[in-house]
Amino acid sequence: MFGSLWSLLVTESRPRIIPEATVARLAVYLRVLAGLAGDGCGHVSSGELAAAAGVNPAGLRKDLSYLGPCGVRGVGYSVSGLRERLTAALGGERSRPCVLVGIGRLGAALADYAGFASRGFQFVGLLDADPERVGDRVGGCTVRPIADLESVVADTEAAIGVITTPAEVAQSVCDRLVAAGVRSILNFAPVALTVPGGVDVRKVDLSVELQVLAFLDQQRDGGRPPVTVPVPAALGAQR
Amino acid sequence: MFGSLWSLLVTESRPRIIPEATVARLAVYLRVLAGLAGDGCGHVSSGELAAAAGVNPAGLRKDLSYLGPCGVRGVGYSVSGLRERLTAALGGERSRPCVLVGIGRLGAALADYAGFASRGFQFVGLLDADPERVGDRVGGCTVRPIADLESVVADTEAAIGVITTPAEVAQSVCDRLVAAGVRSILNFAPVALTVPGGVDVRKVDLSVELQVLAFLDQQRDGGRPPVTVPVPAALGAQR
DNA sequence: AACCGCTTGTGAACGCAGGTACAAAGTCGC
DNA sequence: GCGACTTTGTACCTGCGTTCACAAGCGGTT
Repeated sequence: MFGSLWSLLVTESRPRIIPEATVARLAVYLRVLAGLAGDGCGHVSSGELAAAAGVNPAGLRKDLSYLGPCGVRGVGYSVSGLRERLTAALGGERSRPCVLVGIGRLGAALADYAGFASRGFQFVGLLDADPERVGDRVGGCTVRPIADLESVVADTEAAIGVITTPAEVAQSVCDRLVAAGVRSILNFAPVALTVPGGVDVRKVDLSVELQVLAFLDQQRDGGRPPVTVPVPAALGAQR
Repeated sequence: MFGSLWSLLVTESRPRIIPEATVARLAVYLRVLAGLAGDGCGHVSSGELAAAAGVNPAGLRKDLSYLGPCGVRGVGYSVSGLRERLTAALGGERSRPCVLVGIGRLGAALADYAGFASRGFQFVGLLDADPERVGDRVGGCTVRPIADLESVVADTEAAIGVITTPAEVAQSVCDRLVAAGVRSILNFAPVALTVPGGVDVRKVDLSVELQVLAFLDQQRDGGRPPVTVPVPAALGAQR
């Protein structure tokens, strides 16, 4: 509807609108490139990159085309050039302050996960409701009481909030984060958060992942014979 | 290939083939229902469930329709009845043995995450390459050396493998799991695993999630107004 | 017993993502 | 300098997922 009109206006100034699925893959490409940069190779073809990233070569080229032409025909993509292009598209290399609420086992694991820091995500605030945990040092940061949420967000200008609390309190924590100015939330609690417009939420639901695998597993070998496999003649998959 | 032939046979006995996206949501509905079962209410409407799960009511009804008619028109869905239906569809309540490779902070967090056990997923094998960690007890299970991988999988008949190792060794661990008989893998390592046909892999990439949020954040405030928000009159919904 | 309102279940349209195939373009070899 | 090969970038198509809208069905009420 307005999409076509929009693109007319935007095509020149801004490259294009990038689908969210593509953005997620761009991040993957960037990491693959980081591994490749160590090697001497100065160029990669879409086929090589796609194989390393586990996607279709044509899809990869389409993804990259959202950034405008960034390869050389007949040669491939410059590793360093593409890295710069991707980092720029994904928001630069500037350090992005994050606050993490709920320092349980999962929260602690995320707090000192090296993969975040290397991509510019830095946890500048760790918050927990349990007085026992307050004062602990996790991943180079000290756990503070949940009451400090608003001041921590304000002081650090954190734009991203990560919620690893129990499900019951996730919504209230979310509300406080949003009120404090956080506009991007990564939610590990198994609830659907409701947020006002202009706030982005991404949900990671670990038990759902396992449940999907269990379903696929069950679906694969049908009725799952109770003891040993009798192989009852033909009919293959009964249910 | 055989898919079409399959559906021909199955169409009558079993409703249909269930899309993977739907399966993921069914798991969510099941958890929401578990919370509702505590309350006295015997019935829920699609609207209530959808609101709690954060989805569209019509989509929820379509999802449930894959299980055949399971609601009563004019009333809604029986909470207990729907729970049974969903648990059956998702593979019953039987305990599903899982092995977890890589007992770092993240692995340890997953190993004693209560949300898994309550849904029937039980970690019967914890494996790590670090001799320092071998022998530790995490979540009611003892960490064993990675060399025991094959025997652990064989003894416990584990059907699901979870990989929380560093990226460099994830593929070799994956290969060994598959060779040992594991056919469902949940991968937290930031690499694309290649597996033979008949094996399902689901990937959880935490830094990609953050990176997508960072992109949306940057995209939202475009040129990033340096100091205060000007609020440029109308323009209503920007995106 | 019949009506009314509410809720389910489903058919159709829309939009989006992924895959295929081909044309444009640039480099390497001769 | 020219031709052939390689690789990108893109247009088209197909299939999936999601949403809208409506008919069918059931309970409560009079």
